[in-house]
Amino acid sequence: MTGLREQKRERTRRQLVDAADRLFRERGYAETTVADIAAAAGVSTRTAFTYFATKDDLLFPDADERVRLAVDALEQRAGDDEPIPALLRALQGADIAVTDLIGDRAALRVALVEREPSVRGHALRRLADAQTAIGDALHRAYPDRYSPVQAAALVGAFVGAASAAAAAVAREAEGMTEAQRHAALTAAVGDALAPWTTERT
Amino acid sequence: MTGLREQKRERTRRQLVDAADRLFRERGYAETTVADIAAAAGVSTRTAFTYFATKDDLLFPDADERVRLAVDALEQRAGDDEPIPALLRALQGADIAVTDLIGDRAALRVALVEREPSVRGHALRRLADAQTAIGDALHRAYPDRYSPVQAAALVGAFVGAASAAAAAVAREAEGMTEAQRHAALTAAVGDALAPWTTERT
DNA sequence: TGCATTTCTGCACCACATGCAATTCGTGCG
DNA sequence: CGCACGAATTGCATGTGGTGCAGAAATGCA
Repeated sequence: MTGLREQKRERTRRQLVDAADRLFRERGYAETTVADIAAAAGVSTRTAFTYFATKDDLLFPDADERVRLAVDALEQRAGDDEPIPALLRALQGADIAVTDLIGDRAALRVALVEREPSVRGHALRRLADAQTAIGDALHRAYPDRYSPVQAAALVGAFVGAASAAAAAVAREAEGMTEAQRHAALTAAVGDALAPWTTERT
Repeated sequence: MTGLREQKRERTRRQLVDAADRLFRERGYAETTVADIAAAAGVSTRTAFTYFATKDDLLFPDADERVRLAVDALEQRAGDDEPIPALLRALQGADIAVTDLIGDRAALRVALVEREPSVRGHALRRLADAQTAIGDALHRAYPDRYSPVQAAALVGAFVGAASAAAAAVAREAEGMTEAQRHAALTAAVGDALAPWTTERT
C-alpha cells in the first residue's frame, strides 16, 4: 500500500541526494549552498532542510540503517559463535564513515571527510555512535563474558583498529580495485587483532 | 623579554576562555553567543574570532600542546622500552577529549561533548588527529617492528579502547574521586589490552 | 465533489564566520 | 622625547547554515 505521498517523498529525497552529490563534485563542497541543491532538485530551500537537518546529512543518507543491520546481525549470532568473528562479520556489514571504501559515493565521502572539517566531525560522530550501539549489543549478546565497560573497550579497540587501517589503506592504495582494497583492509585488521584470536608468533 | 604586547595578548586570551567557561555554565552552550563572550571579556566580537577560530575552540584552548607533549614523550622513549608501556605513558599525558576526566573544565567539556553535536564532532576530530599523529610517531620510534598501517591500527585500538572505557567509566562513576576514576580507567584499558601484553588467562 | 490532514513554501530572523578598511596601540629608533 | 612603523583591535558589510511560523498547495478519504 505505498501511497502516492510516500512515493513522492522517496523520489524527492533521492533527487536531493543526487543533486548534492553532483554539485559537490562539480563545484566543491564549500562552494555549493543548500539553496543550490534544493533548486537543482526542484524544491524550496526550506523543504530541503526538512528532509535533511544539516548540509552534512546529505552525504550520509543511509547510515542509521546500516548500524541497525549490524546490531541485528550481532544479536542473531548471539551465543552460538565466538564474539570476535561475529564482530568481524557484523562490522563488515556496517562499514560507515572512514571504513566505507566501496562505490562512487563512498569515494566522494572519504575525500570530503579528509578535506572539510565539518564533514569530518560529522562522520566521526556517526562512527562513535555506531561504536557505542555495537558495544551495547555485544554486552547483551555475551552478558557473562563481557561487562559493559569491557564490551565498550573491545568494540572500541576493534573499530579503532579498523578505521585506522582503513584510512591508511585508502591513503596508500590509489589504483587498487575494490576487491584488492577490501583484502588489504581485512588483512590489516586481522593482523591488528591477531593477539585476541591466536597466539603471538 | 616578555613585552607588554605579549602579556596583554595572553591576558585577553584567558579572559575569553574564562568568560566562555562561566557563561556556558550559567546559560548553557547553545544559549551563549560568541558576542556575549566577547562582551564579557571586554573585547569586540571580531577580535574574539581572531583568538579562537570557532566557538568550539573556546572549550579546547590547549589541546595541541598536549598532543605535542605525548608525541615528544613517545619519541624520547624510542628503542629502550617496550612499545605498549611507552604508549601507555605517552597517552597518560595526552588525555584529550573524551579521555579527559580531570578538573572542572574537563567536567564541563565531557558534559558538552555528550549534549552538543557540534562540540562532539569537534572533540572527536581532535581525538582522531591526535591518533594519527601518535601513530606516525610510533612508526618512527619502532620502524622495523611496526609498518605505518600496523602502527595506525595499534594506536587506533589503543585509543579506541581507552576512550570507550573512559566514556563508560564517566557514565557509571558519578560520585568517584579523581583517583578512583583514574584507577578504574587504567584497569579497564589494561584489561582490554591484556592480549597484547600477556597470555590470555 | 468536498473536507481533513499532511506537506511545501515564502518570509523573517538569529548566530557563526570571514574579508576589508579604518583606527588605535605598543615598540623601537633617531 | 617624539615619531614612524608594524601589529592588534574594531566596526561594517556580507554570506551561509539553520529554525519558527503561518499560509498555500497537494493528497487521502468519504
